[in-house]
Amino acid sequence: MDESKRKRLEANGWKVSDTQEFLGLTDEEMAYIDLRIAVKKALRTRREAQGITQRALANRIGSSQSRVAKIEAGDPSVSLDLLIRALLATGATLADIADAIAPERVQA
Amino acid sequence: MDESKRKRLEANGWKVSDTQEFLGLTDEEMAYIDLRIAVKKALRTRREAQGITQRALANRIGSSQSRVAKIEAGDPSVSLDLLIRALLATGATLADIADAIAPERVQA
DNA sequence: TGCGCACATGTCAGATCGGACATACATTCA
DNA sequence: TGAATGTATGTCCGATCTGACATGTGCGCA
Repeated sequence: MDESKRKRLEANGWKVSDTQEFLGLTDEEMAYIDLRIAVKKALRTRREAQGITQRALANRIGSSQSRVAKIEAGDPSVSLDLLIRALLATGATLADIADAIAPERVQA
Repeated sequence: MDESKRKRLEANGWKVSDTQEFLGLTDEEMAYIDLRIAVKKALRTRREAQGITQRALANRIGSSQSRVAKIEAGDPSVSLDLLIRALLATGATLADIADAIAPERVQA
């Protein structure tokens, strides 16, 4: 069993108690999870760099502090839509997002 | 700006550069729309490059032909979640996505 | 010790999304 | 012309997501 995969799943809020379900994950599903993790990490990094509270960020996107907490925690109840919109609300550009999800890449 | 109105406009094929000036979209809303457009275009490009029908792609992601059509049309009923999952189903990597949403970037 | 602030967690009603289906449109081919 | 194939559009309703709220945890400070 791939331990690093399990830890990555659990880190993003996925329950990995069912071995069969875990083994059934495809590369695409793993990429999707990696994407979510990259975005949520970038969000927290950017928010803290700006010295903004979860409450302040919540106000920017018309949401609540608790939901911002769930976003940053990678709660499964949070969609990629909301993750991305929150990241954009920190002033991130599409280039910033690209850099966050594929960090081995550099500016042209 | 009202979210549902924005999505309707996007679905109706408004040219983004015109929309911002005319309707006063914020930079974040612009970036979000640009992101969706970039992903849906990349999806169609990749699917056609592989010679796969909408029906075949739909089968891959456990969906229907009609929904794939809506994805590629940028229908407002389609979330960014589904857009991304469909793109990943064409075999796209996170690097491919990064390249699609920030095309001015190059490989490291 | 208690207070205030930031963040985390659980719940829920209403809003949005998604697969499925029917059907229409477009193109190709015989 | 008609059949086959691929794509587009509209609708339904069960499933998922969301903002809001309540409440809990952790930490610094006086």
